[in-house]
Amino acid sequence: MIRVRFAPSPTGFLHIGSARTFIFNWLYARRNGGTMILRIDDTDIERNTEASLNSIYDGLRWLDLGWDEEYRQSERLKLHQEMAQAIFEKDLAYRDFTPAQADEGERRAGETWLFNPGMRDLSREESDRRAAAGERFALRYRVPREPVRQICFQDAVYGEQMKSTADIEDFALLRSDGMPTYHAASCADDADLRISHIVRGQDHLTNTFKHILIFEATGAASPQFAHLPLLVAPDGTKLSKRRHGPVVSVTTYRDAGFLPHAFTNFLCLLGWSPKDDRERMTREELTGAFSFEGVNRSNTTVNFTDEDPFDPKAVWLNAENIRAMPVAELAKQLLPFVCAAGFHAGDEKMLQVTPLIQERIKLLRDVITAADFFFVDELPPYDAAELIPQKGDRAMARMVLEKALPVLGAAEFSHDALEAALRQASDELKIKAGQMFQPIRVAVCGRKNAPPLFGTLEALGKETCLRRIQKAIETLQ
RNA sequence: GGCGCUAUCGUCUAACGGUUAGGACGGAGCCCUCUCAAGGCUCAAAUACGGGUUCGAUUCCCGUUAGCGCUACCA
Repeated sequence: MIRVRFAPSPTGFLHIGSARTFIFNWLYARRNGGTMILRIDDTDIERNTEASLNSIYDGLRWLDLGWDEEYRQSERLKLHQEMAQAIFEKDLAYRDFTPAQADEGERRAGETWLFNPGMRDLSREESDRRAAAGERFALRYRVPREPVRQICFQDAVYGEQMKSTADIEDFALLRSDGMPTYHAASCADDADLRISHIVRGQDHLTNTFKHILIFEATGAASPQFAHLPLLVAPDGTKLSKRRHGPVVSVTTYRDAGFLPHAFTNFLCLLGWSPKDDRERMTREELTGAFSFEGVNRSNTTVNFTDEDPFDPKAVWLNAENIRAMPVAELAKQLLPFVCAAGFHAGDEKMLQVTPLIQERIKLLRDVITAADFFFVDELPPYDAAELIPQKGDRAMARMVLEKALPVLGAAEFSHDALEAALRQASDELKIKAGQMFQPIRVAVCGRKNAPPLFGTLEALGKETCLRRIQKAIETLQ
């Protein structure tokens, strides 16, 4: 029975590295008919915030993958404390009365710290007496010292792992306020929730030895482990909001108009490969292809810059997905971005405009810059020189626009009829078709680079086109 | 400092002893073309360094270097 969990701590927005961990867990569960569990690791009351909890839910819901069970660690404190107590009763943990502050001062950087002197071998009687007297203590795991042991496990990604207990310090299980540490809470829950596979970031690889010691002390069988390579910034450092800004937050991608699936697809390609040349994959393909064999062991760079905050490959995948969408679906997705920009548009208008920009936008929000002229009454000011066609002059621009007025006035406003009419007009003027089209394009769009002309005219409608051309003629005076 | 992990084009990666070291993104060029895109074709671009093992190393071993992680009563 496969059971995996994603266990974020709500101390910040949902990080893209966390999102990838979630996705890999999800893929593994779905691939093998397992159960996906969301566990909020909120034992650090000091740093938990409601805002980050919401950010996590927002991000996960946007990803649209879902989960089967959900738990909150803060509601399970008793379980964690009981586990710690049980380990203490077995004498595999001890009370450390060393004041927390003193810790830092006593530990010299550059020296290996294993435990505080004197505390490990305090007699149970004295320990009980001091505890009863109200002295504060942390509960520490009594890591085997003599003889030293090798702690081993098989990582599904990193292979055989081994570490000597001589290199593992007596880590805390309970803080002096009685609250469980991450290690205690995490292991107690993993055991209680019968997690079969722990899939998490490689930053936990060396913690795993401690966790194995905990499982051992409780008598629970260790789950299988799979550690994932870390996501790093182009400067090689771990992604962090402080250093790298909003690019590390999932909601940034959502707000920019990434499609959830394109983003998921991109994240999957970071540190994992299906081992063939497939890159753009559906959710079903990803699920079918996923395995820990395909996971890489080295850190993965997310390729962004100050100028371009998004990895070009993510943008490309998004554009590919946008192009593959049914027009009606894309139109629906685009509408909120148009409205948010303050434009007025309805479903019908969107359905007309969408095919014209579908292969010209990479992110949903690009609709604002690619199709703005469809949604305004008055075009923003533009340079009249733009109206002048290639190898032409002002006079040619005027001639074209003045010819366009009656031609378009008489034309049926459909793609083919407009093309026929305008091509014939260019013949009559003895100029190239391109020289005919450009002044009109700039007159109705306000810029040189725009969607194909005939469809654009059609979507704009006769009245708007004639009005804008008239206006352009005036600016040419 | 100690312990651990990692090292193929700029980036993501494939090649689990024998390949002209493959693909993708991005870049450059050409074609198509009413502009912009999209699409098609082409090009440039990598095995960190030094030793082994082997008939033969990107691949296995050792060392060096570099990067990252852990080394909290954070998670």
